[in-house]
Amino acid sequence: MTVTGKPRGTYAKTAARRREILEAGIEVFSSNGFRSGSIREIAERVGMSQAGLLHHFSNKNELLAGVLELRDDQSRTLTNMDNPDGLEQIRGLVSLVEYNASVPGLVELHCILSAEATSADHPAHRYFINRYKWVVGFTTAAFENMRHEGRLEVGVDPASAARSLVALMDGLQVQWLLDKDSIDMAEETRRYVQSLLTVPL
Amino acid sequence: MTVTGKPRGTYAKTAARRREILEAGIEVFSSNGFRSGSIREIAERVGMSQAGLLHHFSNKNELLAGVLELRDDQSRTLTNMDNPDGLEQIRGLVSLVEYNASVPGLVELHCILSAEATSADHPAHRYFINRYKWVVGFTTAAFENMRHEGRLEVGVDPASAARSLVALMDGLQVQWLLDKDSIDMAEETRRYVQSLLTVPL
DNA sequence: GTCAAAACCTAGTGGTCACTCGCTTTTCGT
DNA sequence: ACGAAAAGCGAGTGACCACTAGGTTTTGAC
Repeated sequence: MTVTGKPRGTYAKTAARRREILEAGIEVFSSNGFRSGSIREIAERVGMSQAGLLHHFSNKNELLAGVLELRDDQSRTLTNMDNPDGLEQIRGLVSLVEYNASVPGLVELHCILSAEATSADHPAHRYFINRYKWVVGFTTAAFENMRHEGRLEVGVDPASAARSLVALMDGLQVQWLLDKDSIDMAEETRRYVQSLLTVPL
Repeated sequence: MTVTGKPRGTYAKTAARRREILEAGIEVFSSNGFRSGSIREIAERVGMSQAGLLHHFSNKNELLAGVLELRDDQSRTLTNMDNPDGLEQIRGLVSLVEYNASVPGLVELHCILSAEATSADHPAHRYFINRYKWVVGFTTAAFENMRHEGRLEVGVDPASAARSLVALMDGLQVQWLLDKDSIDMAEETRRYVQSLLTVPL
């Protein structure tokens, strides 16, 4: 009867603090991977103690989940996946590649985490399986749309083209990260996509 | 005068032991990467102590160098890069992809190490920069050979095609490692290469 | 068979890791 | 301005890390 125990929410600055932590997490996991990246280093970057950070994310896996979620939010706002036009969707992918070339940190994060997560016991293993399923599925649908409109070169299989396009985008990132002057990711992507189409990109 | 100090070489079984260690190293670095893979686990796999292992490789970086060298030897014997015929060289690359599908451990090793090594302070950073320079260069030369013989589709730039082919091969590996049934690496590779050629692969 | 070097081991060293405990400080609804 | 919860901290804990010191065992040329 007396109880109630009103739980009270987080404070005003808390959201910004969590955001700071996640962005530092992106930086640290980018250059060291998840397994070797340390909570302590992330905490230092936002100027707080390790224990203080763990008040916001109760363990390292939870922090990783937060980082992946933040990255997803960011790239989702960039591509216009809502557009039902296949060509526009593909153009969205290409402009995503263009954008990526301006945020090496995010590219590095994706590269190293996706490689680490191929191990079945990695905490992000299922995340990346689902993510690739989604991206390849989305791209396949875009190519299928284009085929119906005769905008796809004959003999091009939408699913295969989608898998290859995604693979190309990933592979270009490694070469680019190793030597940024050696390669123009967007240019190579455009070239490949154009070779599949009957209409100009 | 008395001296001489004959240094005496390694024992008969030493070479085999070193080889065992390197193969265990491939396994461990494959699933954990270099930074998180531990010498101790490698030593356990060959049934010896950590200190015993360090008698053969005096530190972790040296062990990594040995692992990379072994992998290079193995894949070098598989492709016939000596063949001066461009088409045969490209066929060699495709058959390398076919072979890779039978050794997921080596594929995982390449994936995770190349991603880790994009960091400038990684001990294999320079190794991977040079390796990509070499592979892309080799592939470019193969395409150039083919162009002189009219076996390259018009409008195909050898250097660009080489960068893209290597990228495609790398990117396919990630998708394949995450879900081996989702993708046929060799088939996708063949499709892409064929689209560049005027002759059948 | 001798004996020195190679091979290998136990037992450390100092460091870092993720995470916990109990405490102080800050926030903010009342 | 009170008080309870949120935010944050210092000091741990136990596990693991790469690597070393100094010893014992094994090998193999003589």
